[in-house]
Amino acid sequence: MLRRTSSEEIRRELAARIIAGTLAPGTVLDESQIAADFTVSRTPVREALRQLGASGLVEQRAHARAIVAQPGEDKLRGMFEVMGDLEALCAGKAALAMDRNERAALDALHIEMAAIVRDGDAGGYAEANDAFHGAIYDGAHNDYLAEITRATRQRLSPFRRAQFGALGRLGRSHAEHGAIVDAILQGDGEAAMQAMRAHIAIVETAYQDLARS
Amino acid sequence: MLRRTSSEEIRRELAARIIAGTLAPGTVLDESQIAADFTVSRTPVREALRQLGASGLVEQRAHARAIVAQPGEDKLRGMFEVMGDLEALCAGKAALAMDRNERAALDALHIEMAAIVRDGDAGGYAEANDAFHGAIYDGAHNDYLAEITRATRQRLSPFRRAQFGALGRLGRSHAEHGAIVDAILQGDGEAAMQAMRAHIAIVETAYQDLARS
DNA sequence: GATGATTTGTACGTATGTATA
DNA sequence: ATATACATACGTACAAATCAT
Repeated sequence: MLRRTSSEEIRRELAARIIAGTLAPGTVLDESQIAADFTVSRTPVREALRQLGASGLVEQRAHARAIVAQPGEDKLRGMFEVMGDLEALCAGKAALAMDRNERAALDALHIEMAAIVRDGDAGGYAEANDAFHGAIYDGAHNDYLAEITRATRQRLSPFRRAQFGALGRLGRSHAEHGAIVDAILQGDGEAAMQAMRAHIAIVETAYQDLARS
Repeated sequence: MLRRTSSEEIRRELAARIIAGTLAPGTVLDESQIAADFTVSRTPVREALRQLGASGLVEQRAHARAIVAQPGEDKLRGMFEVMGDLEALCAGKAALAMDRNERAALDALHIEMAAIVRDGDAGGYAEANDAFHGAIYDGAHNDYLAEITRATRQRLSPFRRAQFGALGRLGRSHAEHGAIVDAILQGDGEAAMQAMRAHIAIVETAYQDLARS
């Protein structure tokens, strides 16, 4: 959007920290402090915070300090539910819209991930998993759908940490991916939606376990 | 979000004008001019524009003037497609989640709209139509879904003008609403999704007619 | 609940990059 | 294509509201 400006760099960096969990939900975001950290005035910091507020990563009230967004239980539950619906939509459309190269790339990535599972590399799997889902978002050939799906994923990411920590979850995730890939390669949109929905349900369960701990 | 501040008032007002079509897509938004119009300095204007940029109503490039968002044909087509999917999702969930009062209110509104159709009051129908769809968004009992559906509707509204202008479209819209209401009242989520999808397809057709003129 | 300290909100000036002749 | 005019990006100062004691 805005490149090569302080406010854009600050926005990107703060967003990255929120998504990565370095800035936990509820953390106070002090304009002056952030300005000092980045060695700039408060002006670009304020503009970055406004953008983050509009995109939902930050909560702002008039005259009060901003905090990293911390949606309540109900809102979070709703967001996870919608995340599943959006992913299923992407998968369904991707099954119909992907071209030969995209299908081949998705299949190849899925096969590569089998090796990662064998090594039990949870970090590597998490990264490849992002690429896998991203390939499906893009494969739907609908920029707006990909945009809101990624935005939802970003807003949820602070609450999905350690989803691949538990042993055995890697293997189950990869098996679910297999069903999704099969449906997409066969061009069966309905099956792809169903397989993706089942896959995402596992992730949500993982969150609920986390929330109760 | 931010109440009782200049930047918030300016944001609301600019958003309203963009949604209403007073500020057409592609219109240049000059900070100094807007500041003069609202009798404030450029600072709150800049912050309002940042928020509008993040929410997609305005396009911004570094060091260049902002313009009212004007998505290309492809993006617009994708947005209309997703709008249908989101509305269908809302309808499907509403069929399962609405309580007695909500179902009764939706039914009552639909009956009121029959009278508006008889009078041929296109403006009144447009207004009631917003309420009708809004009731379904809320009826899904998922705040996040309602939020992104309304945001999508807002971003599309500059491109949906005059959809009820053509005679006969009012009657057809109302008949489609009837199928949606029936499915929701019966608690049939699948039927509600299908009925909503068919209804929205009409709107998209109306847009495509418009785009070619 | 009141009050002082802190933080946000707005105005304005200058520098830098963009757009137009 | 170059230069001039112009709009945006950022810094600083002060007013107004919050928060912490």
